[in-house]
Parts: sequence; C-alpha cells; structure tokens
Amino acid sequence: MSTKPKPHPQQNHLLAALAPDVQARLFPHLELVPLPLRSLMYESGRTMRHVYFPTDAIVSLQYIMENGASTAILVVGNEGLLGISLFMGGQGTPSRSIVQSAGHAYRLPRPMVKEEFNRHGQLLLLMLRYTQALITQVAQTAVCNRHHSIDQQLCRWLLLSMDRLSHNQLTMTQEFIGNMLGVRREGVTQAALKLQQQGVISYSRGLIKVLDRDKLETLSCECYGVVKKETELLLPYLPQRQVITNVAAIPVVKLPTV
Amino acid sequence: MSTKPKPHPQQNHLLAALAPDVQARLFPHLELVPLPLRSLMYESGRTMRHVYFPTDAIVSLQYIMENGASTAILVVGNEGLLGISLFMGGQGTPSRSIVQSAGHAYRLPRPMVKEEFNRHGQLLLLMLRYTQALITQVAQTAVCNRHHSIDQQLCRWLLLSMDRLSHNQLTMTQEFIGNMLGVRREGVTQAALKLQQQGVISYSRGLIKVLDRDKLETLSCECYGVVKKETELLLPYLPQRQVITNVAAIPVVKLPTV
DNA sequence: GAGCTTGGGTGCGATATCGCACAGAAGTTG
DNA sequence: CAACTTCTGTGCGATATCGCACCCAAGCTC
Repeated sequence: MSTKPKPHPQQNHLLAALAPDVQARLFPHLELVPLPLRSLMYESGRTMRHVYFPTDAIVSLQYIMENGASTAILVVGNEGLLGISLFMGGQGTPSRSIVQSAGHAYRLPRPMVKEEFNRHGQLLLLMLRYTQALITQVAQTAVCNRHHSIDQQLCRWLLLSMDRLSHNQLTMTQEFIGNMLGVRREGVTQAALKLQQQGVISYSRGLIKVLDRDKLETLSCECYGVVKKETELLLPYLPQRQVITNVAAIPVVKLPTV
Repeated sequence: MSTKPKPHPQQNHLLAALAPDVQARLFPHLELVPLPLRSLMYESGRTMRHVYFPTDAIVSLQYIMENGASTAILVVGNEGLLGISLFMGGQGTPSRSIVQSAGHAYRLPRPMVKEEFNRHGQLLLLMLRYTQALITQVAQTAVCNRHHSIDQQLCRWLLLSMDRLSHNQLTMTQEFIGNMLGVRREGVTQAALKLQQQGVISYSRGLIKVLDRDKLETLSCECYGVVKKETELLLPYLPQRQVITNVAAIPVVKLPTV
C-alpha cells in the first residue's frame, strides 16, 4: 500500500461549496481528526462540542432501545456533517454515532459554529439545506422499515454506503449490518447469499465487494432513489473546487427563494 | 353545541413563545384558515407558499409509496408548524400532509417568512428548535416501525394525537389509522379490540374515546416517551402569553449556547 | 323502512421474520 | 500446528402480520 495523502477539507461537499472568503475564514479553525473503524463518535445524552465534516469516512447514527436492540436512522459521509444539534438549538440527540467506514473528518468547534451562525451566512444556509436532506433520509428509513423486505433494505444500505466511498469495498460484517438494519444476523446472511448468487456482490469475513451496482439499484426499493433524488435537489453535486457564491441560487428548479 | 370562539394565534405554542415586538410585527400578517377533516394541505412535489401554525387542528405527514401504500412519518399540532422546507431551503418535500383532526391554522406567506429569516431573529431560532424535535419524531417512527408491535404503535399513535388536542375524542376510522401506521385495517381492529376490552378506549364508527390515558402510556413502547422528553427539552411547554425573550436561554439544562 | 354505504369483526392459509441451536470455514494467537 | 475466536451457513419451530373473503351492524338516503 502507498502512504495515504492527507485528506483535504474540500473532499467534504459542504465545505467545498463555500465561497473562497468563507473558506478562508473557516479553514484555519478546522481540525483534522482520524475516525477509526467502529469508534464511537457520540453517545446519547452527551453534549456535542464540534460539528464534524467527514472527508473519507462514513458514520452511522443509530438509536439504541432500552432492551439493547438498535436501528440505524441515518448515514453520513462526505456529503454532509455530524452535529446538527449544534446549530439547530439542542444540546445533543437521543442517538449514537458510530464509524462505519474508517477515515477522517474535519471538525469545527462550537464557538466557531456559533459565530458563523450569527453571521447568518452561507455555511448556515448550506447546513440547513443538508438538514432537510437528512430529514428525508430519516423519513424514508421509517417507510422502508415498515414496508420493505430485508433483501431490499440490504440493497439500500449497501448503496447508501457505496455512495459515500470512492471505491467499491465495504468493511462490515453481517452482524454489524444486522445491527444497523435492526434485523437478525441470519436474515442478513440469507439476503447476502441471494445477492452473491446473482453475482451482485461477493464477500468474505467482513469484506464486501460490490460487483454490479446497477443490479443493486434495481433490486433496491424506491426508498434509496427518493432520498438520492431529494438530496441532489437540495445539494446538487459540486465538482470539487467549484465555488457556489449564493446558496439560494443553487440551480434547483428555478423558483422563488425561501 | 355552542358557537365556537375564533382561535387565537397564541394557541400555537411557537407563536405564543414569541416576544411582544415580534408578535406585533408578525401577527398582522397571519391569515386564519380552516382545516376541514381529511383535507389535503400539501401534495408531494408541489411548492409551499405558506408556513402553517395549527391552533386546534392536527395534521399528519405521510409518504405514499409507488404502489399506493402509505406510512405516516410525522404528526403536527399546535406544538409546531408545517412547511419547514420554506426556511430550510427546499421547495417542498416528498410527502403528503393530511388533516387528521379538524380545526384551524394561522399561516404566514413565504415573503414574510423570508423576511423574518433574514432578520435572524427569534422566530428562526424557534423554528429550528422545532425542526430538531421533528427529526426526533421521524427517527423514532423509524425505530418503532422496525421493532414494535401494532398494539404498541396504536398506543403511540393515540397518544401523539391526544397530546395535540384539548379533549379525549379522536375522529378517525380504523382504516385511516391503518393507513397512517402502514398496516392492515384488520390489524388495527385486533389491537383496538384489546384496548377496548381492557377499558383503555371505547370506540364506534370512527369516534374513539380515550378512557385511561395512563394505561395507554404503559402499553405504549418507549418511542412515545423518547419523543416527548426530547420535545420538552427543546421546546419546554410555555404557558400561553408567557414571553420568552431569548430562545437560546430557554431553561433547558444550563449549558453554553450553541 | 328498503336499500345502500361505511365501519368494524372474524376466520384461514401464506409468508416473512424471529429465536435458538449448531456446524463449518477462515483467520489469529500461542 | 493447536487452540481459539470470529464470521458465515443452515435447520426448525414459533410468531406476527398479511391478503383475502365474508359477515354483521350502524347510519344515511330516498
């Protein structure tokens, strides 16, 4: 393996979308933190002290029930951020954040977030847009949990994770996926077997390779597509270093602002 | 029946929490609109033109799947508002809003919302806090859909509805509840029968009376409590006309702001 | 009050998922 | 390489929910 280059803040889509002057103001305050696999970034009830912008890591938010069972309600990667409660007004959330794919994130301390918030500037607008996309993802998780099979949910999960990586290999055991989807490990095994038999994925001992992404999408339920489409509307993919000077003018459908 | 008094904006908790000067600025622009039972307030893909503050109505947000099946992802009453996408940055949401309990709402047109937003004032802070509570409710719906029985979900649903009313009678058929929970009507019938046999509720032809609210809470899953607790933290109950001058200083746990 | 519509109750076979038990295969550690 | 741990595969009975069919009762309409 070659030595890995240090991640750049621009790898995070939200940071990359900021205007140069905003970047110049904020980037000196960003702190790069490594996020090792399976590490716990946030535990229910604690106070958040930073907003995290992942560059090459994936983090899952899950709710842990009183009996210990869990369900993932959200996946965050370089398209978004962690710690919305810092600017939404709360102190924390009743959920847990766990690193699902190792990597890094840049973090911004609470006072800086507050300062940017009070400027009422571009970062705030971007963060709010992202938050709306986040709500869509959570809502669709609710729908999916109600109506779709484990097979379909596994496809959705793999796609959500794939979208946040630059390669096609996922490091997660079936047991872990079971915890995320809130189903039994054996259920995941059955679903994964079917996918492997169809040549869509291959896997062994916690390493999953996605071989046929298109097939994965057709096998998934509509939930994946709904979230993706909505997210692209709210936060159109920004080629890195492209600068958006006015978030309200992001080329969605052309409509009056606010 | 006596003639009903016209609802006052202060019946909505968010409007009631605003400082006098903010109220003085906004209230002249509020328009009272009746919300008849089962009327459609918003359809997926349309553009929202107002933010609605319910006073005595309950509105459900549901996602409609391609095959026509549905699931409620959110319940909104006088504790909140409809139309978060107006200030979050989107044009709309992939969901439908339907009046679950008849009543009224005050609405504020888009330009006024924009103006208030740009002031970066109290209304914005309140709206964001509410949005975080909303996310908790959606997330817990996802958890509940995964892990809890129809019996428990029915209890949760009745409680969510009760909390937004000043009386203990709900006007909704079992078929409607089935649509909201995303389950069969027959499943609701079975669950409702159990509750009726235990003397917790009584019902007939679309009119449900809650007889033992405490029992309902014990029969419900933890999801109801989690959302309630979190909402109270973010938006402590405000006796009407009590004025909060600084949202960031709402007496949550005493902690640094932002 | 005859007929219709709506809301609710019941039965039954099909299915998805669960809980549990156990086995084998792939790595890891000594 | 022996022992152990981790990850995955399999079988089986229990359970919750589904889809469907049908029935009855309450209320509405003419």
